[in-house]
Amino acid sequence: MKRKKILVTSALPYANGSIHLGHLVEYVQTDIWVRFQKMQGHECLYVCADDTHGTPIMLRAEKEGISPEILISRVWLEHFEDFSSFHVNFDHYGSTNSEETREFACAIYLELKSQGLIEARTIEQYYDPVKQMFLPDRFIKGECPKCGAKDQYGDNCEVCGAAYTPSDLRNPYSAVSGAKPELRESEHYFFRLSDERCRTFLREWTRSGTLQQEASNKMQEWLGSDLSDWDISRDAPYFGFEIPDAPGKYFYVWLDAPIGYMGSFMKLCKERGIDFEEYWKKGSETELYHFIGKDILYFHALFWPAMLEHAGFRTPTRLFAHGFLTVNGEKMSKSRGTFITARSYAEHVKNTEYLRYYYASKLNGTMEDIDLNLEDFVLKVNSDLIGKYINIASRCAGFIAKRFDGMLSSSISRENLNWLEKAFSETFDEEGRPVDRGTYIAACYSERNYAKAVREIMSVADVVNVYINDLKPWELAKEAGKDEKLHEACTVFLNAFRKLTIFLKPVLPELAEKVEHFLSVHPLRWEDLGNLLPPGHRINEYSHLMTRLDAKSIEAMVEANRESLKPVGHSPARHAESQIHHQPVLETISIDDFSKVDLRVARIVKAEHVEGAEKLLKLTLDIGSEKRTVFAGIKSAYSPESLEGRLTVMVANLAPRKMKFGMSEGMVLAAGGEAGLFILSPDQGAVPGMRVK
RNA sequence: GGUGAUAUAGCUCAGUCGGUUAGAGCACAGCACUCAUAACGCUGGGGUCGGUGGUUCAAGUCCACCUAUCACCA
Repeated sequence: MKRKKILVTSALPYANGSIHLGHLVEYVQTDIWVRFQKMQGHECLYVCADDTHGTPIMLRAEKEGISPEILISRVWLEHFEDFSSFHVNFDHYGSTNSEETREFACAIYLELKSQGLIEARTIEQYYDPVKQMFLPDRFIKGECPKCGAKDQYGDNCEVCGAAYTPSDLRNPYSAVSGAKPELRESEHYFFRLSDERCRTFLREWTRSGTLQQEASNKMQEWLGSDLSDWDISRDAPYFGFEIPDAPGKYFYVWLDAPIGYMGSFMKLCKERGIDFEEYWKKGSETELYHFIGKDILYFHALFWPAMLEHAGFRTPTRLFAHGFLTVNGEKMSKSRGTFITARSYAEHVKNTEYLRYYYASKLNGTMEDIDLNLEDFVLKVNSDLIGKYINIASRCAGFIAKRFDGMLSSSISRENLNWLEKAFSETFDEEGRPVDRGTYIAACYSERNYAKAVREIMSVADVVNVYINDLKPWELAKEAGKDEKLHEACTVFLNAFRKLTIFLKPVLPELAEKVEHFLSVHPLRWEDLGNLLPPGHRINEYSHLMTRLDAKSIEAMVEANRESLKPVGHSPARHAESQIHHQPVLETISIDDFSKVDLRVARIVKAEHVEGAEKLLKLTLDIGSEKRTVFAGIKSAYSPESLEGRLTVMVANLAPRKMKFGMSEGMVLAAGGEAGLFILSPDQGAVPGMRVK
């Protein structure tokens, strides 16, 4: 086989926030793929880096009273350790805040500029006069221009779903200082994506097999309408790279993030004497793959290839987009304890390969979300890995040690060789044609359909266990004169175990190492499927390779991650121009102001879906003296059944409001944030109609 | 609101070009075994394939609409 040269990346995690199980889907997916390619004998290099720039980093460092550089170096170490603990094995893990990335960012910018693809334009943007800085959209809050809901972000309303720009907000305030922002003019630099050269190139590129089918469909949507130019500059103060010949202007974090792939790779090249050009020059014959989440497809399938193309570099061979992680079928939630950090998993569960295996058993190479069902996780890991796979070694290791002094038999009968051949080589492809099992599994890995590979591997483990039952080594052990048969049987099973280990090695690298030690063999490669353990080979004493996963450790982990009190910590967002900060307390009001609000305990007597409404539930509330109909934007957090009968608190004297679906006669109180949405409940004893004061 | 996806057994998922009685693993029940850190084997129950219409000799599969879930809308 031709030895390929492959460069692989995972998206850069943002240096504001910890690595959590959602991030790990991507890194585990990539790492498995890279390990598989390496086992195949290809030269496969895996680079990644922390994404370190932008307003959120700057503000967080300030809040902690340290420099951004100190903050990002601390987070870098934390991230790196987290990845290591999950056996994510980068060839180089860098930082976008590096000289190499700066040089590439500047060089690419200057080349685009010389091509006439950069344009300066004056725009109006909100400015925080107290903090003396321009505010990203997500740092401006105010009242929704459509429905009047308070404390909505600058881009869309979480209550009515309307989309708008920050200048549409009523009574806007800065989420940083609470000050009223002013509109100010500033000159920004734009990457002219609307240029005919970019459009022509992207139409072609996105259809040339570089994207998954679903991703390609998605791109057609974006490419169908006109592409607008991309704002790539931000004003000081900003933590990032200053734009050449534009003092006080910085590259937007999303410009230098993908360039960080190049910067990180350059570091690796310097370390190992690799030829950078060979991988990145236009027309390169090496392969370049980016693993990304579907949320950042936009950046990687439009801006990034257009930048590379017009700056004179090669474009990616393929983009591999994956879906998000849900836990127990729902979005990860801090209040439910399912927002689980990598560190917390490692502390509670210890064995990180369980999760690698579980993810592998779910990942199929599409953009569909995958679900981590915690109950299923425990059952699957225990039955597949311990019950089926490890059990094979455990079932015969004792005989080899006790009866044969750790030596394998010196020969294997034709019948048993045939069995091995059949079990490991014969399977059928989608069209029902016979194919080689190793080749089939390799193809599954290569297509990133690990779920299919795992199913196939486990079906072989089933076949092996049945054969052990057929040969009955425990009976052979009791019968006189059957020593040789017993010896041979166990040798066959251990050979089967070794082959299964080769299949699983990309997913379970640490376990594979333990097996290599147990069997006393060199690191297993894919081509070792073609041979057997040497006759008469001596193996090491068996010590249990993997213990069962105790559901209690999962419970403890969930409990430790549950935040009953609400402080909003780090947002999951990878790029935190979308991060949230604590809202400042609003201006002081008098007791009289407050007493104008008539809050009542209410019983939800009926809750129903509203046809055509995405976020609303129609509630019928009993407040003792009367019944009220209220439309509440809580559909995302509550099912109607879960609400009926329970008590809550409502604003009883709110002016009725006509909505698309009918009149809303009040409002139920709910707390909301990144962690979810929570309606209030009175303590026991309260009855409908009581006034809340 | 627009767009892209998803919906199959209690759970997690396969299901090829439309083609016999819809599959697997786990869970559950029964049997059996005792080599294996209770693991393995055999047998079994369990499904209106989200809903409604349509195309077709034939629909889990194709089409339309609806519902629910997820995401994106720079």
